[in-house]
Amino acid sequence: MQKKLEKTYDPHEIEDKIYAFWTDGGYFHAEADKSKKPFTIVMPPPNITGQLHMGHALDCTLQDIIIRYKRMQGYNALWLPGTDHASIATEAKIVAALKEEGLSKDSIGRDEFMRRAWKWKEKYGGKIVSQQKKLGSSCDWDRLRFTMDEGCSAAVREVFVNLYEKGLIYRGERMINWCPNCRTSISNIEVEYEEQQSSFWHIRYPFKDGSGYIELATTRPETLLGDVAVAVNPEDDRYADAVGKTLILPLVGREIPVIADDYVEKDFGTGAVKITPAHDPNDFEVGLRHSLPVICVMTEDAHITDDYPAYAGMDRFEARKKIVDDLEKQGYLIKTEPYAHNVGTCQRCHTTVEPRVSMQWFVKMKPLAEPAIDAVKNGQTNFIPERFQKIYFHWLENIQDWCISRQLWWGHRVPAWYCPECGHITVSRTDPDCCEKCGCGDIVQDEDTLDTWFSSALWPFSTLGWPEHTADLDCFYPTDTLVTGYDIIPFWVMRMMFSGIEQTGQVPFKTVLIHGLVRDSLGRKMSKTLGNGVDPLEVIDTYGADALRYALITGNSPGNDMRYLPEKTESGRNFANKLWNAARFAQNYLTTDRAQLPDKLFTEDKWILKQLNDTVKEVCENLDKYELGIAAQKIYDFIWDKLCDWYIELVKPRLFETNTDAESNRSAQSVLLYVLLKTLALLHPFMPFITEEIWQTLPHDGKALIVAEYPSYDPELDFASDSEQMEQIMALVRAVRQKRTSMNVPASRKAALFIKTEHPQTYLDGEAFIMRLASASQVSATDEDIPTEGNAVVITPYAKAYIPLGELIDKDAESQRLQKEIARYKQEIERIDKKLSNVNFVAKAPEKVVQDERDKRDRYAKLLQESEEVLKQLSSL
RNA sequence: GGGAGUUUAGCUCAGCUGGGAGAGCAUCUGCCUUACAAGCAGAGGGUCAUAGGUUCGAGUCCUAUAACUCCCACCA
Repeated sequence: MQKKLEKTYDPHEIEDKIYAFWTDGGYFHAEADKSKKPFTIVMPPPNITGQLHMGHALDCTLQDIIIRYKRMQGYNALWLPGTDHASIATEAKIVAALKEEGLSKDSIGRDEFMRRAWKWKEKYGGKIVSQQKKLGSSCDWDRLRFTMDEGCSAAVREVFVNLYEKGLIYRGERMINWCPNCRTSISNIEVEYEEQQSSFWHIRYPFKDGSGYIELATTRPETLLGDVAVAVNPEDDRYADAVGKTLILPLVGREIPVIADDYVEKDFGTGAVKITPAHDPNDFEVGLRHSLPVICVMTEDAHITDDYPAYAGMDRFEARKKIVDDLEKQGYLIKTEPYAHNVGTCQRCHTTVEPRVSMQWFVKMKPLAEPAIDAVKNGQTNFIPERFQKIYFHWLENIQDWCISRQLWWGHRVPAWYCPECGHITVSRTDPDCCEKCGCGDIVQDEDTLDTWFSSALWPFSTLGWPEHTADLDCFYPTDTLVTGYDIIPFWVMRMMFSGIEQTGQVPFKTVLIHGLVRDSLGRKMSKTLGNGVDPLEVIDTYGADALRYALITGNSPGNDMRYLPEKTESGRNFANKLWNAARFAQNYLTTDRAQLPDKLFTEDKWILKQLNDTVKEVCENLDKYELGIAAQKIYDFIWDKLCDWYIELVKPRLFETNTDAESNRSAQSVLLYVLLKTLALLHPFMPFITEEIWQTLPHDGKALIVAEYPSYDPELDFASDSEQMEQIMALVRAVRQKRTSMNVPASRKAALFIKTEHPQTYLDGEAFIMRLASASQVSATDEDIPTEGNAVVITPYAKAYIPLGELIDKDAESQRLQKEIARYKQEIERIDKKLSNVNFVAKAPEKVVQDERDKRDRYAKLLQESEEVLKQLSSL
């Protein structure tokens, strides 16, 4: 299937074609097979409402690199994809869509709502999947899962009942965070705090007996309607007499006591706090301690209830204004101070949350958290970078019970049924017909659904067939690596950990690879409101998926946020093109289909093979340590600097000469092909499309690069001394080029080159290279002195070369340059001498370090001596 | 209030377990050299935030300080 490559790399057609080639070949699919070592990644399921953004692109790229690497290493590699029903986010979208039609949840009813939600899921749920494919994600699409599919739902049901039976799930009336817009409870971690400018209102609460008043301050005057006490610190002398007395609540007229409680800080505000158990979590606790009533003054959507006619039906902020107004009119308002404080908002819609007492389901967290902490402490699961385990520990060690019920319809319905006769709650794995206690048949199921994260928490095993004992579960669980952003450690990683340990007895994954956020070029978070988001699909369209992948994983370190700069992708695109052209060049001269190394290797062959081999070794080490960016950078350097800038230039003479020396020509072809194929394999996990495409056009064994063997270090290819020779020639070439450039001599103007060296043969062997690469018209090398009159002199640590450019030399400029160099050499030698004369250094530093310094000194000394000589000659002219 | 991260070239950032700083982009010079101008060959540019300490040796380890960022808690 060989064919010619186009002049510039055009990712468009190729990427789609290659992706189809992979899926047609079934290369992404993994079967449970215990004869092969498994390697498993479960994909963090994106929301079905979601669009692919840069964060996903990064996340997917990291996972794809790892899974492709493992697959090529011969593992039974499974990357399991899926999507999340995202209850609250999806429900909000559907509610919004209904609203456009003039409908509401209540008007269409639960069944119709669910029908529409599923339709929505069918319509949009596949979108993100197709976007991920554009990136090149090699997941096993045959196994695509959904958090609300049958299997995942069965797992949710099993876990709920299991935890209920163990007493780890309970139902209770508690203070929870309520979003008046989403009209549901949300868990503590779904509350985001924002600093807001507000006021601190000082209000007087008069004593009933007319003996004055207590001044207190509040940021939420509207909750005054629900006040049931005023609290002071028991140690506070100012209020010692007041405790036990009765106050009249302004505007309402309710009689409320003054109580003493440690919760109140003497030094803050006025030292007196109004207590509203129904609308503040701290006040709720105080209320419990003092057996105070709980008076709720707001409806589910945060409007004042009908119990307060003056404010009934008013939104909480409207009521706030009116109440402050009324307090002022009636003389209760003492003063208003500007005040900045943090306000809790709903993660989803950023509406200010309202603390609210209500009946909810909770998971008791303490017993679950402890084994999850231990599993990381004893190394069963590791975080990369390690510092993120601190975040993990912090959350688990300070964990509160998890409110899991949501007053939503889209999600897993709470599997609890209530008996109207005896009040018993039947919690069951299968839908019950009657109350398990009294047999009453009129039981009704709980209306609520579960927090989305309850099902996500089971993802690593629910997707593999749990609670059934499937072959998949047996083979692929526990999974190996979880890749995700640090922002969802508490939402997801932590919950998967304790759920996995509790339900399967094993940690769900061995390694957690944490990455940072992708920010815009100014370092801001990408967001819809700012409109600064960069669409990965547009980037792919412009530069290609490989270029984007390259840009996302290089130039940043694990766990750190990164800025997305288009130039980075551009440089990735250029790199792809560079590789493309290297392959195109090779293809022009390849007549062989032999990728085995020939028996006779030339110096430059050995040099590139050693370079390749060293790169392979380092890249594998980096990949094993999840240092993907470093690995990619090393491959880039190898391809660009070593392969393209040097090796291809070095073998050109051999490739061009087909008649004079057929053997040399053939071996050059074989080595070039060998190196190219290895290089493509090495780069494949990072830039899968272009590497597969090129590989397919070159002679190769096997069907596809995606399943070819990943290169590994080969001690046979460690040609140290030949490499050294090559490096010496290269050093000379560089020095000559530098000299010529400094004298403004164009490459087209060839000149003879006389080399004086202790090893003339090295340079005579390299004659062809030197002629081509250093613009030499002829090359001679000797170990005898050469007359230098009128020549430009080039010095390397291994040789001295003369270029007869006569009058072209600018004597003054040359002399200046030499003096500058001499100064530098002197400085270096001085530095090294200082070091070497230090007895402690020679005695304590490792031998190799000392020897390196000595060698370095010798080299500089030689350079210095030569340069000084040249300078002398120059000035004697 | 607690914790974490960052501070390295003009810009964006690498730099693994300490052995004298790198890349991409940008800048300057010269090149259409039969793969690539998305390219080639060169060049310039850094008291590695500051102050101490450990060490023969510190961008790298320790302490303190400053600035910026983030997370958590939150006194009504």
